[in-house]
Amino acid sequence: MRLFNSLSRKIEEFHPLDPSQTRIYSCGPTVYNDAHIGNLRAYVFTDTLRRTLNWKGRAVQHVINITDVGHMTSDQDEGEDKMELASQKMARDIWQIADHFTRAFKNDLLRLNILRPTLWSTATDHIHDMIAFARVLERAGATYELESGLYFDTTRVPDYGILSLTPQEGQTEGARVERVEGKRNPSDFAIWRKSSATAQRQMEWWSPWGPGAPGWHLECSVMSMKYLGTRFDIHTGGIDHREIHHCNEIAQNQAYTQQSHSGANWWMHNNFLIDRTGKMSKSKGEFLTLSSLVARGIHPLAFRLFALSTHYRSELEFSIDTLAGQLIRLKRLVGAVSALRRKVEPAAWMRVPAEIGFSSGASFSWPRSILERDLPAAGQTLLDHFERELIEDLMIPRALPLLDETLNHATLPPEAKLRILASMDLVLGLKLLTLQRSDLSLRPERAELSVTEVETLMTQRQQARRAKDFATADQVRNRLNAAGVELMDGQEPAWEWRPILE
RNA sequence: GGCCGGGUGGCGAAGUGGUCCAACGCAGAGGUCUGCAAAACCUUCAUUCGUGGGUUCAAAUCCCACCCCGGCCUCCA
Repeated sequence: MRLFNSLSRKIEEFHPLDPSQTRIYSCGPTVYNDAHIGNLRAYVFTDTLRRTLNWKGRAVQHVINITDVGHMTSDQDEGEDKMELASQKMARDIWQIADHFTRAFKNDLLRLNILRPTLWSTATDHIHDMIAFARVLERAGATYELESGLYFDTTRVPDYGILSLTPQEGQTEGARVERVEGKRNPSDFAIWRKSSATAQRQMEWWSPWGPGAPGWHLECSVMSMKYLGTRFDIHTGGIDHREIHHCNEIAQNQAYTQQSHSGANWWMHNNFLIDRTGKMSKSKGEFLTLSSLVARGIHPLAFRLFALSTHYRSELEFSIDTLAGQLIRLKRLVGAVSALRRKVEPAAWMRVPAEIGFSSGASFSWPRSILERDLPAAGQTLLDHFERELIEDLMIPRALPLLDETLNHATLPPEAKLRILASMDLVLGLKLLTLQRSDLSLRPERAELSVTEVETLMTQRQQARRAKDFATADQVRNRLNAAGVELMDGQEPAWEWRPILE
């Protein structure tokens, strides 16, 4: 299997350090707000990576962190932090804020059918680990203390910034954030931020440098090492982390281990989901969440399919129409699978798609062996092709058409098609075999009719049709159409909600 | 300002020298089915790859210039 490595900016043959288990660390969210759909793209990517490794027979140890320590808010209000700000806005304790948005985040992942990591690791559970780590950095002479905190001296490690390809001379200190007085080098960053004498933070801890909070980059070095060791296989994150956050993490790792190795063999970054006005940004205020899509009647898995339709290293242009198109596509896929199911007797293998959700990182060898047992040669060919796309840096956009190829195959028996699709879906996570078309029709929050009202009108229309009173039947249909309901006479389901796209 | 990445049909998006003179999905068009409509299914849909030059037997794919877009420059997936 070949994966793009941001360290070399090349696709390289992947070999895990430990053949029995691949160790992955994924940078998680800061939980001061709902995740926007751009954030969520990162976890669809991570999940696809993990599922692909599992599909290829590798077990994974996957850690995702939760950043529940607030960091600075924005260019404007230096000194405030996002967690504190959210706390004030919502008039709630900062710990409640963290808890609330952590739950919301995990719920989003659940709705997107993102497999849970082997371990969730939360920053505030590791403050003392961070202090211990920082002291090692201090003893190694990699830090210096200022009025505002303990800083990392980036000249103390070899090749600082290799990940970014950005020459230090090109950096303009303070281009976006106010400069810190006394820093030795523009690229130096905070290891520990001291609380100001005047304002106590809700979240602060006593440390060798006084009360304060850890620098943002520290937690990832500390938690990845704690659970995955000083060397592990893959570290993932959004592309915005490539230039700063991950460079700083690497610097910390190097200073801590006294080695030039970055810590992870592979650094992988997903590109942004963008809209016409630029990247989706939490700090700019308005942004789309998964819940806001659901409120419009768009199923979360339509977003998953949307995210899968583009290679993870390409920018993905957001449009609600394209998203709605993916919902249609998903409905057609699910409908086609249901049609096949009606031709096939229930069988033991059908339990597999639902049971995969229990996985916390195990290889998919067992489920695949059940699904792919004694497939006809044509079926094996399709899966071979599927695999060729996966192992070339996760070419999911090229793998997706194989779903249609399988469904439309001229000679494969229905049961074989279903098992092939089930195996592919172990990677794609679209719930193709467990979902009904009706599951994908969500009532928009703003819909003017209730389900009961729709059902009543549907009955009226059917009675009118049976009585050949087509004027009444059409009248009811128009009424339903106007209320955002699509009719599909003689189908199962007989009607669906139309998503709201304006 | 510095650095990185990108501009492919109405939209999203594969493809980075010939076996693809451009996959796939959505939309559109025609058809089957249907009281009508929808759903479903079938067929169809870029002589062209931001613009202008160049290299080559051969370029969307390489080179140069220009235009436009996105990212990073210590909050961000």
